[in-house]
Amino acid sequence: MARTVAEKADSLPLLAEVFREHGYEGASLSLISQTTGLGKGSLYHFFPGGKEEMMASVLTSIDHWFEEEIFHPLQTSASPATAIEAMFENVRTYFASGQRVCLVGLLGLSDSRDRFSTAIRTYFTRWVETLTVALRPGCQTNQAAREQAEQIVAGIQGAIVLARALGSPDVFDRILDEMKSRQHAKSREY
Amino acid sequence: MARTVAEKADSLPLLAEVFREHGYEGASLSLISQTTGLGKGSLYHFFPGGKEEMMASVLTSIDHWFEEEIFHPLQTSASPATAIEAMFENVRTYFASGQRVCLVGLLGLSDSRDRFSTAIRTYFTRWVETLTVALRPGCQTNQAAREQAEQIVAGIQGAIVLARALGSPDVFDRILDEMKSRQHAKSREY
DNA sequence: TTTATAGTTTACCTATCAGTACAAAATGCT
DNA sequence: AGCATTTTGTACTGATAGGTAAACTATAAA
Repeated sequence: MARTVAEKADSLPLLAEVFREHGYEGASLSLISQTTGLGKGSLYHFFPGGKEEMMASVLTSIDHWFEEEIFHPLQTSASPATAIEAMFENVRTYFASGQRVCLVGLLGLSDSRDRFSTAIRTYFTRWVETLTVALRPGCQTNQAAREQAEQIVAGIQGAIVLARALGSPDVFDRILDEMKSRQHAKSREY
Repeated sequence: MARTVAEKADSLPLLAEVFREHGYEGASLSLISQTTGLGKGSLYHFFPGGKEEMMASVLTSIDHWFEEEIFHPLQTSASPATAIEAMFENVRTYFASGQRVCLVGLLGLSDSRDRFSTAIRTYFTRWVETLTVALRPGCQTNQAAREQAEQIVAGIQGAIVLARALGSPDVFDRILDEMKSRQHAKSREY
């Protein structure tokens, strides 16, 4: 029983990577099988719900990661400005400077978005919300903080799109640096 | 002969819409056939290269649209600031406040990006380049103008991702307004 | 009115898709 | 050891994928 959970958990990162690289529809079961090293029998043993359950599990694991590494710090840090800087660096590493796609963002653009719409919505809602909390002290109004948060989250997603399209991690890094320094300047007004 | 060209041209917008909504892989031939009203035989008569040629034709037509409506004005306008504002409004309408996906951006994230990599790269390179030209007068250095251009193009793409994920055109409009007003403030420094 | 061409319909091809069934193995427990 | 459960490999299903072939219709110039 313990081994089951362990192997299922082990396969999640690989599963996530396949979905990131090929999308939901593009990730065929044979591709998944070959990437994870698990035969069809095993895959359907661990994920009786098939491909949809695989993706759902991946989304849950992504959610956990962001909750721990990004959202929680943003909400509870004694120094919001530092938490925001940490977020930028965390994100830069996580997305490999735009060489790694944001699976949730991709899913939102794709054909199968309706199937996972709540997970997608939750992910971005939570990101904007927690970032708003962290930005609040440096802003005049709640609304201003919220708009800045939207701007930043969109900036990150756009940086991924642009860097991927141009095949240039440098572009990603420049955009993130720009946003970071703008934030830094803002926090010094206080 | 004239009718052939006409009907092929007529089907391009429909074709583009199918690809936008379902992506390259998700747009099956039966879906394409049903959307355009053209049978498989007709489709392969107009596009002997199959699905790939259909997408290539769509990309070319998108390229033409952007060249005329966005890139050319940015490069030649007597008043760059006005051209930039016009770009924002054109883009807002074109992407229907984020309810319509950017096919090129989506393609860049997707599985089939390698197949159209040059078209994708050209599209974004050209956008950043021409926007840089328009931003140049309001910036200290060429590099600064270029970074601002990257920031804006990424911002637009990210606004699409975010607005789509949240199902909220308002978010798209707010992000565009923010970028527009930031640009406006900058141009008044002169 | 004949004839070449443009366009369309229909049937068919092979490959692959997600998913299922189930027996053969491993594995863990006593 | 023997037994029960978990885990896997294999072979299958029906549906659909992209693409092909050829017979057919419509058009319009010679």
